[in-house]
Amino acid sequence: MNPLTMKVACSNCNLRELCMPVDLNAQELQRIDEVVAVRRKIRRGTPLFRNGEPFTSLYAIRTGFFKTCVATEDGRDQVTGFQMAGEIIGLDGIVNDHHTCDALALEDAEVCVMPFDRIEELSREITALQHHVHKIMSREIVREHGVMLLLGSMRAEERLAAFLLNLVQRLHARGFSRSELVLRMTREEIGSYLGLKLETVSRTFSKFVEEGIVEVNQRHVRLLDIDALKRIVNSQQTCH
Amino acid sequence: MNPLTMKVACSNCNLRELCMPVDLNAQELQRIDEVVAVRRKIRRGTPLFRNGEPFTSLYAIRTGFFKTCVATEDGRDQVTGFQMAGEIIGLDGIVNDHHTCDALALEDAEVCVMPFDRIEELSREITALQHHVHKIMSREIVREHGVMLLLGSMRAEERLAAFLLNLVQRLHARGFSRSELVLRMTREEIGSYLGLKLETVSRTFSKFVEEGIVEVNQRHVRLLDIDALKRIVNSQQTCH
DNA sequence: CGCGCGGTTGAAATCCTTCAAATCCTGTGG
DNA sequence: CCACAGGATTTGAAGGATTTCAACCGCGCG
Repeated sequence: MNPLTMKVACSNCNLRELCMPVDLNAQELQRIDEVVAVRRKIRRGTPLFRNGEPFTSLYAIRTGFFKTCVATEDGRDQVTGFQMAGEIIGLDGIVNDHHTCDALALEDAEVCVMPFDRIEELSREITALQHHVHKIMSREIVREHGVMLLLGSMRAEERLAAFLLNLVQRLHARGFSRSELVLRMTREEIGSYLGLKLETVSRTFSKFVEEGIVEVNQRHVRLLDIDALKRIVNSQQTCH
Repeated sequence: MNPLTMKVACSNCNLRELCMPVDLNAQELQRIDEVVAVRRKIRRGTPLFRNGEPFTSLYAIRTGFFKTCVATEDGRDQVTGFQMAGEIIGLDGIVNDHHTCDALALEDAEVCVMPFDRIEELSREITALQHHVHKIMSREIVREHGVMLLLGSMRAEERLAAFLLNLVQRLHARGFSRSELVLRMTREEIGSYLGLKLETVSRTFSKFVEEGIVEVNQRHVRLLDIDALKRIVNSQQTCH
């Protein structure tokens, strides 16, 4: 089959098990293909959607890397997550029919556009899809609980260690190394996500390097001692 | 009608518009009553559910006040939210069929138990219910974005001010005063939610009192200058 | 080749936490 | 009904972690 003419469809997408339910029969699988309206390419640095825009669709990331961020009136903003291939963005828009955050591509990306009314329609018929949608939303809620725990109770080193472990774990699930990664975001964006200033992120990286836990060359990071990172995350530095 | 024998049903629940869709016809409304299996009373200080327990149901709070919290292996924990009448708890359990946080009653409470498989079943038939479930989950995601913003980028005073405003706004939507509230949680629980130590919470309250912004008597709080609180929240204390 | 953004590092300042002690409240048992 | 115990809250003083301000480095791009 000529890959250039290969049908754009979930049924032959290698990321399917990441963004679609797994237990589908052939007929259901075929119907699922109807969910994806089109694919859309997003250039690095440009938005997939912005705060305030009407909500129409969820987006499954095919390639590339995104950040989502919320902002206050007074100009502060907070990165709420980094998303990679197989993950779903746009859930924030459902409640008010408008997006409440920005989604920006950190590298050239491609997403599958899934109109939400079509998702709702199909998931009334395909139980597995319905349940899948629920799980995806619940997963996002649980993920955010984790971030709240991190932001609310961890010190800088713990936050960065948790961040690196989370990132490499997700990359590994996608076939990449379990100990090497290329950061697609700046120190400032990492800092925003972790509730730290960019200088603190940089210093904490340096500290890890000194201790021989990681190797850092710009955006390229190698985790030399994953157990040490894990120990840092659940250290609970109490001295008594 | 004798209130003691009044049927336990959404159709005659005064909180209906808070936890159920509004645009239902009579027949649908009647079917919705099937969603609530039973009501359950929870004594102050006892759990509605705990981390690790199998997930079966969502819970709509009828009366009372809850906190939800997540914990790490090393014993740290983080309050992820405070919930009051009309709000839904349990969404965290959907993704893995097990709860991933604790829900504790902060005062004697009563909840409507809504088995999730029944919710899924009915929402395949009643579009409004389906959409409502999606909105509730999306709303929770958006709420958590707000908490992340608070935890990641606000100083102590801003956090407490935002907390008080949020609480009083939700209480007001339930018919309570727009400027007076009784805290159902300890300073420590507030601190956990806001990523602060209890002493910091206490000190910040004292500061607000000194400045004449609020009046505090133990758990009883009166907001004297709501605009000042709002100004504190979006102050973005930069000096240049 | 130089500009500029992203990153690193140092020193001082700030905010929050920690530790400690006193006080206030609440619920319980006599 | 009162006394008491224990938890909750407040407040002070000292310490620590992160931020702020500032300077410098270095890689990539025009």
